[in-house]
Amino acid sequence: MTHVAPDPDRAAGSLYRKVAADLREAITSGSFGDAGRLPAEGALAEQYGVSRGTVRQALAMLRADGLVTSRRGTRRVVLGSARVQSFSELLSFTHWARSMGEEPGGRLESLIRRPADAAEREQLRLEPGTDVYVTLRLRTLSGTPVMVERTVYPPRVGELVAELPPDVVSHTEPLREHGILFTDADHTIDVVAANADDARLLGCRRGSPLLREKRRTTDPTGTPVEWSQDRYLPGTVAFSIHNSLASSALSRHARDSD
Amino acid sequence: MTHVAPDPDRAAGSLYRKVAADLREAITSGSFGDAGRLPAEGALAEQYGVSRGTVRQALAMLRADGLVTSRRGTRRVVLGSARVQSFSELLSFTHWARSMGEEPGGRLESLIRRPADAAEREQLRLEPGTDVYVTLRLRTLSGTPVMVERTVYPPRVGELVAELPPDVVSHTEPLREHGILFTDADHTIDVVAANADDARLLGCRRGSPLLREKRRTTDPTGTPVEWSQDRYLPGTVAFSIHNSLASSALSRHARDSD
DNA sequence: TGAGCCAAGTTGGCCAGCCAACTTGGCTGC
DNA sequence: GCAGCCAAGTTGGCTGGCCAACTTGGCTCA
Repeated sequence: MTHVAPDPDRAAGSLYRKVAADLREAITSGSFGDAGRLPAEGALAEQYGVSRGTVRQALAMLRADGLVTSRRGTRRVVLGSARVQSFSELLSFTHWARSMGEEPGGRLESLIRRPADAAEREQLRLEPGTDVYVTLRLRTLSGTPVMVERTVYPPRVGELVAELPPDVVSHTEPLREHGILFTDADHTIDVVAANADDARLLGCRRGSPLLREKRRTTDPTGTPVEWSQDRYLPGTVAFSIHNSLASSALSRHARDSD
Repeated sequence: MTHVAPDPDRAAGSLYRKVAADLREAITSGSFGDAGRLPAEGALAEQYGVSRGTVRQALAMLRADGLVTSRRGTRRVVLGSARVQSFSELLSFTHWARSMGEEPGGRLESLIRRPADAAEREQLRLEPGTDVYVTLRLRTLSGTPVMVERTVYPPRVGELVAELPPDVVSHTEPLREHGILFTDADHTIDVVAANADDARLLGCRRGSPLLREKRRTTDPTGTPVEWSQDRYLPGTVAFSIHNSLASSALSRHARDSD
């Protein structure tokens, strides 16, 4: 399955996204040279037939993605070519795998319903006594295991997940059909030792290091919809971030608890 | 040393940064409740005596930091309290440590000058035959080793680094005095096994897992000023990121090379 | 030749206004 | 009581304009 991804920017209706998508493509294809300069904002505005404000909105996206610099007094400079963008590739293992041309797989190991503990109530903002749904899934790329995923869902979401067939590849896609939207996420990345389950599922030794990503996802209203902990075999994945003085989105912090 | 950090937002002269800083403080102090709603943009504009556009610019910062949601038709909702922001805390081990109230330390293990290899020329965009300066430093928090830092500098920067006393704590601060600015960085995070040097310096066993951050930093003109590889002892640090459909800044990618 | 000034070009920032898309709560009518 | 409509409120998006801060390259003048 080739899965040609439609450009999410161009799909959206707003002008500045179209301009941004077009510029991103031009940059990636090398139209401005490697460390070349972009046309002036005014020139781009005239070229696209939009106002300078709209061009600036588009350029702000590219700056946040690390594609161009920007400083007062001189034209913007191309920093580098496009890396994988698209928010969904970060949230969904399935989307990510497909965007690389790999075949994602998933096997549900267990799904239980039980009362939420204190940490889970805190993360998912639930009242005491509320139940949560807990899943354990093994994720594969082209058949080889790469990741163990432990996810805690609030009832509203968990009920839908429990209805899904155990061999369904993507969870986020059917959930979106039911009106569960994933729009914001907080990620924490560190190293952890494999426990007995991890070792059995991933085929590594107990205690061997895994790259861990903890993730709390919320919907547009700010309601938590998922609290997940993914453990990757080393060498299968890395996380990459761009940040700049103009707009940062990453922070390094001390590890204080689990 | 207590090192009371001045608020970088408020220090900057622009109105929207002041508004953002004020709102950030109000959110963190709980003025709007936990999952409370913010005042409307128009109300904030009137309150601060600025235009709605300026308020929107401020709110865009908070949205990018994951402090508030935003969707059309309804007021913004508070997502969570402020985590450590400030771009410099990410770039500079020293700033980061001080912001946590820890005492950062550093010991230069080696500094050599030699011709750049192919990978280094590529990363630092240097001509063949150019020399680079390579440093190996052990970083400590309150005396205990936490990280080994290997940095490759282009000549312009390396010459300045070579002049610094070997026990200087911060590199970025004196470099800034000489007009070397760090404004953009690409980070890649994964797991790696400790080599002999790592083990000796950090006091761990050879082959034991370390959290690795590779970082390429550029100045405002887009010129690379640093290519660094930091290796942290597990349990001393974690990386956290927020992203959203509105503005993402992180991408997960397959590991293909070193 | 070289240092310094200067003007043109460019981005950062701010304002005022307008309309569209969407959410929410209340009201109407069955 | 309940479903559906509707209007008010709110954010998203876009325009046009203005000035300030800064960079750059060329020109002037010693």
